[in-house]
Amino acid sequence: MTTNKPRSRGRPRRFDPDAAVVTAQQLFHARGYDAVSVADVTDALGINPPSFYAAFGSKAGLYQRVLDHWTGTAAIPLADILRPDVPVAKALAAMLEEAARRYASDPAAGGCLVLEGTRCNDEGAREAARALNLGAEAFIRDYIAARHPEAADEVADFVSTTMSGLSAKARGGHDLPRLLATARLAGSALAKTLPA
Amino acid sequence: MTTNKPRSRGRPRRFDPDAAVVTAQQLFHARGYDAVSVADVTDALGINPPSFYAAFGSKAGLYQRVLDHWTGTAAIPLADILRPDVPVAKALAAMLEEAARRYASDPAAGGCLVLEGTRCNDEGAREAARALNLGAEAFIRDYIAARHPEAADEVADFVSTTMSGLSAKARGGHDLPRLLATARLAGSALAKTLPA
DNA sequence: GGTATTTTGTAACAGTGACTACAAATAAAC
DNA sequence: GTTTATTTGTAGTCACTGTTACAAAATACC
Repeated sequence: MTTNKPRSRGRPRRFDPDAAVVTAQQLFHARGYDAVSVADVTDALGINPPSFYAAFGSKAGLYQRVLDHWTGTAAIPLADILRPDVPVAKALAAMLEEAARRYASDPAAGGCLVLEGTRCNDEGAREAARALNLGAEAFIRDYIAARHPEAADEVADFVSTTMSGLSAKARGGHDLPRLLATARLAGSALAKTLPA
Repeated sequence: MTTNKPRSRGRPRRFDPDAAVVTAQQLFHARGYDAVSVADVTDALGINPPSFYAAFGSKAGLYQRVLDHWTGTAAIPLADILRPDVPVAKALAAMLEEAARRYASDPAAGGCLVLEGTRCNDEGAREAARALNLGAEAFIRDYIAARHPEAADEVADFVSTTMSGLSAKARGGHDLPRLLATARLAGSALAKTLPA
């Protein structure tokens, strides 16, 4: 159920902020935080700067809302993939493959929105993306540690590094088959390190 | 032997362009191409914009000279590491470890200058870095193909992806032990795929 | 010394970045 | 219909960005 807006007084706004967040997410994902200007966003939305700032406060504020929306819709469902009833190595391999699929799914927006966001030149936006990423990495590490405590740190780093590499390569033009093959090769390395 | 300058007429320049390239390399490596402004460079060199543009033509021109200098001094010596008398898997593992060491060597400038350059927002600089990177990847692929032609593409992609990930993680704060452990884990995966 | 040549410092240029002051416009509440 | 609250469009602000015009300064050649 979408939260009904507590009908306000005054002039009604001529655009839907939630839809605007979706549009902004596409822009940020396709070009990266730095390369998207506020003017790009307002042009895409057909609004003027004051409307933008009334709704989102700042460019970084919009980015926060994009990250929030992304978390609820486009993030890899780690809790579904990293299941307790599956061998850890197998679950992590499935996660890498899923990452490959998502990073290549939109040819106009390669890579992971969050991982790419951790590399931008605005401190606020960068730290917001980093915080999200650190949370995901901690989740992965904890999942490994539950059954392989001695290898958790190393394996978690390896998996995170591979995902960063996959995102970078997706951005650099690698298509689904290449990303998938790379993810599978990385995944096969886990079977040896983490015996079922 | 350093090429002696054909002593010119006119006012002498008050700075050494070669030394300037080294300074610029540090700046670009530490902050990335986009985040370094021409004003940053001229301030660091203690010169004014006209001197800068007389010597380098443009910001992208300086970056080209930085890349050239880097190729001759700071690039991983692939030809020395990828030797014909060593098992391919072993040589690639050594390359990954060397990458980890270099990416972590300067805490103020994490990651690979070129790999990070391939992600900047200036098309000219980005393509220059990409060209350099593609050359290195081709070298690696050819090295693998000489003895493992059927696995060359996949393994080359895996290795390149891992290096991109290592560079990203170095930039993100991973220190030498973590990068090295990740590189070794990735390297161990190669031994299985590429039997000696 | 005079002239040609090159680099210097000063001071801009045009363009773009994120962001905002302000008054007209539009709606609900009274 | 008047008031009150809110968003709108216009037109800016200010701090940068990469880059350059121009004249003074400093050297080599004659």
